[in-house]
Amino acid sequence: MSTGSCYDGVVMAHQPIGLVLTRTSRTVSRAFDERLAAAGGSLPLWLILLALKTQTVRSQSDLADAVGIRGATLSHHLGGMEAAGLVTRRRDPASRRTSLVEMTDAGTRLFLRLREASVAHDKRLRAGLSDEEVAYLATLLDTLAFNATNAST
Amino acid sequence: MSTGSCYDGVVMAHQPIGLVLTRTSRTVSRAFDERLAAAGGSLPLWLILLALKTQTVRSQSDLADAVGIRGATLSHHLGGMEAAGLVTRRRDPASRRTSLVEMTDAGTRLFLRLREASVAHDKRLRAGLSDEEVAYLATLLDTLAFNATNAST
DNA sequence: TATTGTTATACTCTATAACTATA
DNA sequence: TATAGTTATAGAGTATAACAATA
Repeated sequence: MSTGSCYDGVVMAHQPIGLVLTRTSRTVSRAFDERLAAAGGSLPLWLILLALKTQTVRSQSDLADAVGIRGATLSHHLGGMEAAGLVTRRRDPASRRTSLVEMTDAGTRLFLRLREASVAHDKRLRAGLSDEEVAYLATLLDTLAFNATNAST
Repeated sequence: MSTGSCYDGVVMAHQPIGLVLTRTSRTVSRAFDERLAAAGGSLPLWLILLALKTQTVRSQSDLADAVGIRGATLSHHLGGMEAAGLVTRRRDPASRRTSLVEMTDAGTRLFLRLREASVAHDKRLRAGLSDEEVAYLATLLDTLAFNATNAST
């Protein structure tokens, strides 16, 4: 499918890169969601557990920032995760306003399953691509993310 | 941020490419959504209007496939679009089961505004990248999309 | 019977606004 | 007053299942 024809007067030899990214991401995310769901999780759960495991998170605000969602949205997810026994929340004795989120054993087990799904997903994605190509792709994507939030126009 | 440390025993020098793609897409999509909303639209609306304008769509099923959503989901959007006067639906005289979706003048005007937003978005995304780099990026993304749905593992 | 599309319903993710508790 | 987090509510997008109309 070519959309070039609709962009009258605009030099657009190929598909707009934003559209390609949107479509790719939609397809890839859907496949990833299915894998995460099969492993008993979801994308927000995976991102939250990953942030808890790999970052030194000082507060829920930090955690929300790390995941890229609002504090209220994080509360929503953490509520479900706490009810499911995946994390515990307790008030920081040093400052009872902030709460300390910790992974339970069950949370760790889910994390490991989701990590496995994530690794498998990634291995699959890399098929036919060299490490150099994947690394280059990552830098190009970083540039897009930067441009989306910082570039002028 | 490096997540390499959490992938014990897995050779993963850099971030998983799936995660990079997820984060990039989230950031870029959010920026695009804002632009489309400012122009009076949304991503599904844009994709539907784009498909109507650039493809020879024979039925709503075709249109849904082109956009990548279910028929019922498309009905949902078309309902709103018809109520907003952006499209009309009439039964195909040749086969009264299928319906013909057509853009109204108002729909065309919205299409043009969204196209403008899309072009601006794309121009912004390309900042600092050569045409060759963008083209290469597109082929890499195509590979990922293919791998997500076809590659074995 | 099979197909095209619609309607009813519900789920997930996200958000804003109002609120509580703490500093 | 300002900050950390929660709760209430809502909205967008998507989906499945049941349905109606047509072939």
